[in-house]
Amino acid sequence: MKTKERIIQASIELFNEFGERAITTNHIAAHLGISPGNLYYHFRNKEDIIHSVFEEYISHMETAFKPTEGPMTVGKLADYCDEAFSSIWRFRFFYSSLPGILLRDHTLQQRYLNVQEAVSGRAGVVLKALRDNGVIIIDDHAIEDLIQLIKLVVAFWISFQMCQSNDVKVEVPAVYDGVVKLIALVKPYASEEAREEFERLQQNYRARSEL
Amino acid sequence: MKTKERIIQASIELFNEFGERAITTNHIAAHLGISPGNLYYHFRNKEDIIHSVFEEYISHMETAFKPTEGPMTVGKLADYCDEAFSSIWRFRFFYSSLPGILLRDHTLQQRYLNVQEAVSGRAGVVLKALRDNGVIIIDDHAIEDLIQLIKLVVAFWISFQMCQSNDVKVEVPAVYDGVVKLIALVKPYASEEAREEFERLQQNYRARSEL
Amino acid sequence: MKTKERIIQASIELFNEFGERAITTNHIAAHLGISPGNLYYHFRNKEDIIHSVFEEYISHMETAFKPTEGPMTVGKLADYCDEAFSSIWRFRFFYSSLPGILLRDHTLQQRYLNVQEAVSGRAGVVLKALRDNGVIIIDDHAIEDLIQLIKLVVAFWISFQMCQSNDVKVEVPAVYDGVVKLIALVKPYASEEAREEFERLQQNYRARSEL
Amino acid sequence: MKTKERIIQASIELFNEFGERAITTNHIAAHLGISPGNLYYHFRNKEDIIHSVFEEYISHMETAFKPTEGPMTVGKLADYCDEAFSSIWRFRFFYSSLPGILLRDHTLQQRYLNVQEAVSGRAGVVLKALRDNGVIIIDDHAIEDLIQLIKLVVAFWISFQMCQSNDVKVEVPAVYDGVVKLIALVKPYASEEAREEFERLQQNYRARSEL
DNA sequence: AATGAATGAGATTTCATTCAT
DNA sequence: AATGAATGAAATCTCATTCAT
Repeated sequence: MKTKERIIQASIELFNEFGERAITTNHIAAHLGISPGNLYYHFRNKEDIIHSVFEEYISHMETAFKPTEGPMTVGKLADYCDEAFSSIWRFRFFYSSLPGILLRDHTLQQRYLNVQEAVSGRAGVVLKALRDNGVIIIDDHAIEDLIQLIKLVVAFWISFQMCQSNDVKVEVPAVYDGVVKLIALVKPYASEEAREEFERLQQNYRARSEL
Repeated sequence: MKTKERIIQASIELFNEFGERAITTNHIAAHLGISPGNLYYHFRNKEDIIHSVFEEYISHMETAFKPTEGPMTVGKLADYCDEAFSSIWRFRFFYSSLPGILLRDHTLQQRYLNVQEAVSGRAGVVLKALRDNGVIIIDDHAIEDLIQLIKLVVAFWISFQMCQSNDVKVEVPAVYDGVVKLIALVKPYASEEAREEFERLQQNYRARSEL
Repeated sequence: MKTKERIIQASIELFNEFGERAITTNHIAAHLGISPGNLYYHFRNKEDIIHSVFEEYISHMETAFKPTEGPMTVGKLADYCDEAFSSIWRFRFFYSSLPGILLRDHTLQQRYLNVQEAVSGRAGVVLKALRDNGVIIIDDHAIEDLIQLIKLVVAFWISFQMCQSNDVKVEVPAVYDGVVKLIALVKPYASEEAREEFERLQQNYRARSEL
Repeated sequence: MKTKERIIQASIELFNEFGERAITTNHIAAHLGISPGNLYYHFRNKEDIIHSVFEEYISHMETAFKPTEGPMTVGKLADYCDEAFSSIWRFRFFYSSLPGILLRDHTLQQRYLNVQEAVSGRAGVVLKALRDNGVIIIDDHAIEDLIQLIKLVVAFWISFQMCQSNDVKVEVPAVYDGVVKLIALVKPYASEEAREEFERLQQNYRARSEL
């Protein structure tokens, strides 16, 4: 792997473990066993590194959430959840530092807003498809609230976990617990016929979260 | 007001407006027109200030969420929401800095966990009382998930707002929108008879959030 | 002397001896036996120090070149020269770094232009008074060129000296030689009656410059 | 053109535009589209580049100021001025960085002194020839002062211009204005018969300086 | 000749904290 | 209680220079 790429990956790791603010450019360089000067040969400054990390986040999001063909089912919803959480897991530092990062970088703020817009749109499409297929029963107003709640849970579940446990490190099972909560958000709107399936799906993730 | 108290209040204000990491002890002293030396006469260090702020947060929580007498109604639930959001509003910096702060201060981490435990307990009591009074229909499993979701929304609504808008400052109406989402979380569990009332309550907050 | 003032004076000394670009904030602090942090307690940054030095230069100029009463004579011209050169001597670093400093600091550039404007104005007044008193014979066009030449000699005499000698340090006598050259600029315009006096004045400075 | 030569030419251009201190070896390499390593293949270090630039300056001076045949006239003086200013224009960065460069490089300092010596000698020859031809009337003492003044104006006119205007870039007309001032230095010594010619010459350059 | 990644010293600046008064 | 000058560690960043290829 090229040094530039190694810097990005190391940054993600370190940011995830210690938080973005706590990690200095010197930390990153030392972690990789390279000189600070070399780091600045590849990136203009720390912001520049964060931007690159953000680019990677964007691609992740875009590949993860491309619309799929065929009828919308509870199973597909689960796939979406899976994707969402793998993104979050990989960039969990990002979510727990979001306000700080976006506050001081307006370029990122704007790009993030655009991504969020897209995500909201797709979530709306998915939920309406579920409704049209009789999987959930829900009015338009409630859909809007639900979209927002889903986004909030996705964005801050990890932060929430970090605050709830005395383990500094959040582990993968905690992420599955997030999926359980996501399903819990939608389940009350399940139609008679679909309820069973929601239940099964949730049990599935709950089991994985308790390993 | 004593200097010590003034330092705490000024810190809360400044942390709320600019974020905890961005505010130095010198900023706080300058804001109050006192010397940095004097600040360190009253507090051992910056962490010590944050601890005091945290104490205040704890008392807020404790007075806000003490159990009330009489039967549990939707109206009382609304009161709880009101209290929750006034807490959040007053200490909003805290919520958007929670992971960072708790990560580097294990004493606070522990105290926060205790508070959360208590909050979860009370929320459980409230929800079960609502169920016993026939206001909501919900099984025990779902209650547990719901409690977690409520806590997550309460803790990170402000952060979520900060990330969603390009306004740096989050204003009071945005907080009311959070109450709307909180009610949206519980509403799907409403009994036939209570649904109307949930609707009215939500409309009420929605109106206030759109000012 | 207060630390702030000591920093300014030390900066002038060091800048004069080694050039402004070669002197770092660490050098200044080390020279004074204070910590770099302390230096930054008194000044926001290096630019800020240079600004303060510039302020001192401005006051020097203003007190040195205030118009005097009574008829204009060759003797008074000599006084003016004296003043000019004491300014230059004290801030000689400044003159030999002028293009560099003004290039990167537009505030200083503007202030410098204003001072130069004032200096040109006064020089014009003095030269015209000398003409009115029959000391020199010169037309208006030539006066304008002469003013520019005088300013150039004043501003760059030290730089010129630094380039002409293999001594790194320019000493006081070299400055007197500058006065000799200044007088040489005006002397060819001397009237029959005044010539003698110019000659005497120049001899006077030439003697001092050869010590 | 060979790479080595291209480096020298690019350095002169960049130094002229941004000042020697502001231009790093990386800037030069990037400007030429070559690697920093390649630059260091051709030159031991930055100083080495400056030395080469200096060599070029020396040759310029030597070809420009070689003594000409035939009687010395005001026209020839003008030619000399022309040459002087084309040198200055081409190496203008050099003049405005002279004190800094010579201060830290004693080899250059010495070579510069030798060149100056030669220039002074030739200027003396020219002025004396002008005197012998009855173009100017001037005593030996005044000639020495005049030589120094001419050298000062030549060396620092560009720097002076850079300090006098808020334009960062000095343009060619400003250089012509320098020739006007050079002539103004000699004109007062003009003989009755030559005065007219000086006047014409100066007008000529003044016109060009005002374009 | 040339590349370009890498180095390392050092410059500027920040900030929590101390300490004499 | 309070002042405010002072400290020192560390963070960000720059740049001349080297070196393996």
